[in-house]
Amino acid sequence: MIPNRPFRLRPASARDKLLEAAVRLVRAQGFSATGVEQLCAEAGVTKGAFFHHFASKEQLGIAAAQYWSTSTSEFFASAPFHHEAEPAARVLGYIDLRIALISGPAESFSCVAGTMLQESFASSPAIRDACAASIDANARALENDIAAALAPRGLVEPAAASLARHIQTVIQGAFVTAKALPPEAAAPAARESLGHLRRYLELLFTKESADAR
Amino acid sequence: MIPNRPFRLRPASARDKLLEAAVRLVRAQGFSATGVEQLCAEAGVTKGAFFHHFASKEQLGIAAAQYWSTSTSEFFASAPFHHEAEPAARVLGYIDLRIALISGPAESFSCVAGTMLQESFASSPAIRDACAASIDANARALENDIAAALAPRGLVEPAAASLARHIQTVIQGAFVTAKALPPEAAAPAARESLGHLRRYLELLFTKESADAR
DNA sequence: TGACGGATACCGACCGGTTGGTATGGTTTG
DNA sequence: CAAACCATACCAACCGGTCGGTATCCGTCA
Repeated sequence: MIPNRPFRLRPASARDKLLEAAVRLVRAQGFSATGVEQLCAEAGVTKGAFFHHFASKEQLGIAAAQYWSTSTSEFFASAPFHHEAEPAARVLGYIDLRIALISGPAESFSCVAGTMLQESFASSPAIRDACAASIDANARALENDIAAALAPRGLVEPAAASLARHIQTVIQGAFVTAKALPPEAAAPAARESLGHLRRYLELLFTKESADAR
Repeated sequence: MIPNRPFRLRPASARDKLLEAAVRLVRAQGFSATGVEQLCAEAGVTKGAFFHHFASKEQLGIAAAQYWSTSTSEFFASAPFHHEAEPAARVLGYIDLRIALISGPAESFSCVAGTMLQESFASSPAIRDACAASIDANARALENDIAAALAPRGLVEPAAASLARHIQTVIQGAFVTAKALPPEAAAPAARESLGHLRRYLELLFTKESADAR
């Protein structure tokens, strides 16, 4: 059985190449500013291939958001910070990893989901939902560790879910404001904001059971 | 002098009406998704008027960003929180005001500069710079109060400028992630993130001179 | 084994509507 | 009157999407 499956080294179907191209171009230019022909050129594919795999540009947008979501989820799920013993260390390890991932110009570390979300939250509910799911997944992946880190301190006010969403909020905000700076200054500024976020978490985690408000 | 200036109630030159329309539509749909004709329709003006006042759609984008920048700057400059005695109270007063401004659906409280920045930071340097100037102005307006609030605590690590930018980062991030939620949940979630930011500032301002790291 | 067939993947010329932009003429205002 | 202001008609380019056609793989059956 299973006859000689030939070497399919980098077959990289047109579909995959288009999704990769979409990630690059959307990061740099946004979704609606990126044309179908430009997508094809970047992917080294023709328009025929595009509409063979995607019924419309919007469908590609949805697929790109899902592709992005699974890629990033798998990456963070398999990151080493999960092996930390203390929940608080795992949360801070996540932040440190995100900080470490920020380098180069803004378009090389920004988030596809956040970018597309902002553009199409009114024009395309389907894309909007796909992007929202991506961000939501990132937040949910942190909830348990955050709850475990907060519980022994007797903190009740910052709920774990709320704090998890706040972390994603700061990350998204860092990507936005980074785009306001010259390329060399973008990454350092984004890292600095995540540093503030890290300090906030440290303060929360090390605080005694006084309980906020 | 000053002859009988007739009641110019809502003369609202076509230019102003177009800028107002741009603010509304860009907030809801983004810049490149908003067409010139749609802009004119929203403003109750024809295309002739549009291109009489603006040489191109991009020029309108620049003007809209500047219009937004001066509007918001003036608004915050004249806000009552400046009369607080303590610098820390002024900073927290700013945050409280921003929280109070968040209500309704996302498109009614989001930031024009942040939205346009994300779309056009690659395609149009001119728009990008105008948006960046707006965000930068908001950050700079806080620097003095932040520095004054930090100094007596003996804190050196979170520089005032860095913290001022971080505040804008969280605000922008809150606008982005708010768009991932259903309209009723958008404003509460955004307020919650600013609440986390407020708590961070409180912790910084009330900390003894131990100095972070 | 090789001829057939159908399914999948892909190509690239073409189309029709939309869009940013223009030309021109009329109206208001100082 | 002249200049600023605005309306209407129009245009050329672009862009998402279509369509007929080709290439290649794979299972089937004689």
